[in-house]
Amino acid sequence: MKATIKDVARQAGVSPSTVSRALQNNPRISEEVRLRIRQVAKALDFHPNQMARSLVSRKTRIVGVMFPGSAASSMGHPFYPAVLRGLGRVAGERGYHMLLSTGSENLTDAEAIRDLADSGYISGLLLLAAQNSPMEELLPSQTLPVVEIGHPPHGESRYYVDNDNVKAGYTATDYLLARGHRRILFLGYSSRFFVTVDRRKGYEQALAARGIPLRPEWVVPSRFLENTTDNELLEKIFRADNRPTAVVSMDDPLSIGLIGFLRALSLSVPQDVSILSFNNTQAGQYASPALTSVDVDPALLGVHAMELLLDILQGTVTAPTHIEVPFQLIERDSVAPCPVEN
Amino acid sequence: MKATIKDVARQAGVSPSTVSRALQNNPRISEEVRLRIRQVAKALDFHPNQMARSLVSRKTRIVGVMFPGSAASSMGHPFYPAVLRGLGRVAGERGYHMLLSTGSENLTDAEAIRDLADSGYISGLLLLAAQNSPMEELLPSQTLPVVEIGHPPHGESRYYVDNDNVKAGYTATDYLLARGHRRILFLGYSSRFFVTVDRRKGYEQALAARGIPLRPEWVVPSRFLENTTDNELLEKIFRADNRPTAVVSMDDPLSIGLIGFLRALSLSVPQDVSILSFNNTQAGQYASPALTSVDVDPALLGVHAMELLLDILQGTVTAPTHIEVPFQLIERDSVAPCPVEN
DNA sequence: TATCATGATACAAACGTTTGCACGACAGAC
DNA sequence: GTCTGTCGTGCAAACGTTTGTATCATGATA
Repeated sequence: MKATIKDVARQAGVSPSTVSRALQNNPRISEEVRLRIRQVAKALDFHPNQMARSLVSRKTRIVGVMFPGSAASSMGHPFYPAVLRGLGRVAGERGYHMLLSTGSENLTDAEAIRDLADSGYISGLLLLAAQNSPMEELLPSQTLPVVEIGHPPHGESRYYVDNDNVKAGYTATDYLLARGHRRILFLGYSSRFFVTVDRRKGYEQALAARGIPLRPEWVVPSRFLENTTDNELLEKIFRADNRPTAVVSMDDPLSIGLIGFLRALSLSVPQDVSILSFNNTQAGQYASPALTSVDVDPALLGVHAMELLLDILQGTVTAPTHIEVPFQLIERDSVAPCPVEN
Repeated sequence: MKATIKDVARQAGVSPSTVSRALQNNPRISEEVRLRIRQVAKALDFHPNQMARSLVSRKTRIVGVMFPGSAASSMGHPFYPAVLRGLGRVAGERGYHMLLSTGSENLTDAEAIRDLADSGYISGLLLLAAQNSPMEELLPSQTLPVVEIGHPPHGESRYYVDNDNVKAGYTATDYLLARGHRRILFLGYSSRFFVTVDRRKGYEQALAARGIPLRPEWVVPSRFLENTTDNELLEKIFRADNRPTAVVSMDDPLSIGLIGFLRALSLSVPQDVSILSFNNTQAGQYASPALTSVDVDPALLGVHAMELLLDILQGTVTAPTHIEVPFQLIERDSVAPCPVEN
């Protein structure tokens, strides 16, 4: 039988309310009594019953974590576990737990969120807003604090943490431009993923800054490798005379696939084509050539998101907040100076 | 303000206890009243307060999910998200939630488990027993139902689900033997991971069954690609005259690395060396050559594990149970008949 | 008609906390 | 020596359920 607060109270010779206050470090309790109570509590291996506690305080020490778009697919990418690790670290440190919702086949994201909120178990919600799903509408934000990772479409009045992906796209593109490349392809665009939308914006800005006209046909969608149509498209582009000399690729796995694809066309990386990748995964690190890749530090994203949410829950933060997490361009071997005259 | 059971009771003209029983489909409530109550509950968007419910019933609708060995690293592999997906699907269907513990840097696995158990939030625990950590000792199994995924060292009196990895190792090895290979290397062994221990056992049995002597130096550990020592070892093995003509590799990423490694030695797959891989990941599917790989169906592992745990919680299952999940050998392009006479 | 089972519902206690308020002791000010 | 303020502690109500037991019709039985 587990020890209750009454057991501790009896042992320590005080009332339950005093025990409760002592364990919460309420200043109304004298130092001496507090110490004695803590000692007894430890001796009895007392852990306050969270259910009872939550019942009256109307708060829990659990936050929901929602990975939209049937986490099934999403979780396959190392980005998500990394975010999760950041979240978990902070949660652990601050005595919180994470209730994970993996969007399932027979449930829409919105339903999953509602389910999570209605469960009554969570005090706040972390939302991976990778996709512009229609869930925006039915966020129970009125009643439940929500922090989003990745910026939402109408982020002005919200809590979220994100990289500056426009800047990242700009930086990546400019890195190639600075090495003489003028014919740069953008690989992995999807209007459903805000990160790619933003990075594309940066890509276009960087080109414009040097007066290089945009070729819309060189913004290639992401179903590459799973969709032969795209591959035919790509093949045509890279067989052409004035083919791209460099690629900004939205993801390491995509880049690795691209290397193999180019090799089949007798094009080698980086001699013929440079690749500037994103996400700096372990796979990219061990690829040959090792990928020059932008590290968006997903773990840090998680850390800041959880810290923000817990601050909100504890009342430290009240005004809508936006935290920007820095990225870093990691130089390896997949980018070389442009081999042709411009 | 959320509706409580009293609101429903008043609206329906009955007592709270009747509402409680009606919603639990207690047969003591007449059909007519039950229907009326359900209607009112729906109209008021009533959701029973889980805290209050748990406080008296001493049960929650949450199970803990623990990925040992600092999930940080582990979660990077697609195996774990896949398990998670299986777990999540069943949990969702049966109205349960998952509390995720990502072992953190400053916490041992054992501490993380204890933390999870002491939180009072969970009614059962799913444990990914991938490693033979010393946590075995302090499993709070007395008080908390535990289902393990992957078999524990002393599994006789436990609940767990697993593949038959001995058989899998045997099948994989025998597949190569049947194609004429006699010099087969085992790549990715680690005594810390039971799966590899078991598969090695199967590997040895398969060799023995054909009277082929085991070469201990051809059982190569797994830190390959992260550890140059291993690479030197491998290089020596593959430069030798009677080098292996085939490899049983414990993981797709490992196999992909191996392909590149062999290419650097001017050995091509599968012409010079066949590779039979494990885990059937997407990356392996898109590798060139596409990997012949054993699919251990991690999602199914998760499904069975969660079903078992929930059955235990609901009293359906009481005796220690072991569920075996079938595996499947997926044939692709990384295995060819042995090119040399034996 | 009185008695009894039967079925449906209500009553009230209990689960283990938190927290507003009351209380008593003690010190300093008058 | 009373009054007032401060400090430390206890009392009791409340949180929203579940569940054992009591209650009350109703119709069947004697």
